[in-house]
Amino acid sequence: MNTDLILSNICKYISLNNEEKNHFLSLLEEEHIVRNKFILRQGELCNHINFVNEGILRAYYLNPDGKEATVMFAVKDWWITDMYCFLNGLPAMVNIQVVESCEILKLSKENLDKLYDHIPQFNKFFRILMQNAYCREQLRIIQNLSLPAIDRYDQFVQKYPQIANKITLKQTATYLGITPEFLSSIRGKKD
Amino acid sequence: MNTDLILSNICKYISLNNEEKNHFLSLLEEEHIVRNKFILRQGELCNHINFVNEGILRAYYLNPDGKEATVMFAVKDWWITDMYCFLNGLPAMVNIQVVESCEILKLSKENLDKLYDHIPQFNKFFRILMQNAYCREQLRIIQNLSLPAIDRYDQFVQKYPQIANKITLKQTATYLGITPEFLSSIRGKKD
DNA sequence: TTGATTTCTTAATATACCTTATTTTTTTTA
DNA sequence: TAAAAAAAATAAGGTATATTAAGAAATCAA
Repeated sequence: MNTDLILSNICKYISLNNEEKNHFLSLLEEEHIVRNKFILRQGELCNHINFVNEGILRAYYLNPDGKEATVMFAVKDWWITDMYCFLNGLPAMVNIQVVESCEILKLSKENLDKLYDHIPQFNKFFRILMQNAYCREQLRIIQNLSLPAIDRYDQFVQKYPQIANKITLKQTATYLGITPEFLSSIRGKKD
Repeated sequence: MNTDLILSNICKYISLNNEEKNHFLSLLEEEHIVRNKFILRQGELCNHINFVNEGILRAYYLNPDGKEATVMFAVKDWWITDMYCFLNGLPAMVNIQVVESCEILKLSKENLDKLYDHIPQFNKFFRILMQNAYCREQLRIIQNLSLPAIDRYDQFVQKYPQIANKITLKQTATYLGITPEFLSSIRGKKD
């Protein structure tokens, strides 16, 4: 199991001794999933939070009339899950799909709760993780409310070039909240 | 200082002994502010996180052409700040305005950091606070991306009736990301 | 390599939402 | 209580974005 990345991700914010590192690593499961498979589907119980060692994933909500809304992407060194349903043991509201074949490290809710008991420092780690996630989402809301589509597109490409280059037009459009046709026309006008 | 509400807010998630409670309370400053005043303005350093004992506040971003985007409201028993700027010691991106005269308890960044050192349990408390905030924002994004204005309005009224009843048309509209005129016409059609 | 499928582009028409302006209603102030 | 100010309603015309549909380009399967 490739553990360097996740350990350095965690040790950015907290310090662990070797025993703690090993205990933490013992709670993880590695999984490899190929493109277009799903690691979570709407309605299934969401039991894991996932760290991305390699590849790209996308979380999206599919509404009753078949329209998609992309909630987030995750690349190497990011965490992804349906947070609300993970925390509350509820059926997932979103699908998480593999955009580019990936290796993930999965941590179950059960093991996470054990981890908090065993190494309380992880409360600090996840506090910071949640702070960052919250601030990102808040900024996205401000932009969704105050910028037209073309500016949101520019911001997205500028902020996440490594994602923007690897996803389809349609995936980009559903992240921005516009149709693929309209995004195509925006791109066309930019030459 | 009225401390019942904030203590019960915290003790929903962690248990404190009397000494810890007193230490925590000693770090707070009480403030009363009347309607239409600001507790934070764009560009000022954002040094405090604020707990609402009474009243209503609104955080909004004012963009360069004078358009407002309401980021959040806070009522009794909620916390409010410009989280990103508070955490990073940066000039605020948003204004926080008093919608209904309020009593708040302010905790400075400096004191919060002391608190984490002194009572590490507060990492758990703020972890949970940030989790809830993140999940709320994520749900809001899904709704902004997938619902037309009229449905977002219905959801808002249904989810936050205590807020929706007390704020102006314009404040509601800038939360939903539409113009007051358009919200007015939505309301008109609902009779 | 070829056909089959998916993705992207283009364009015409349609609609949700915006802008501006005016009037009416409500709230604030004196 | 009246006057002034602010907020809300209404309406006409405009724009950003959606919808539908068709063809072009890219990707995939065999």
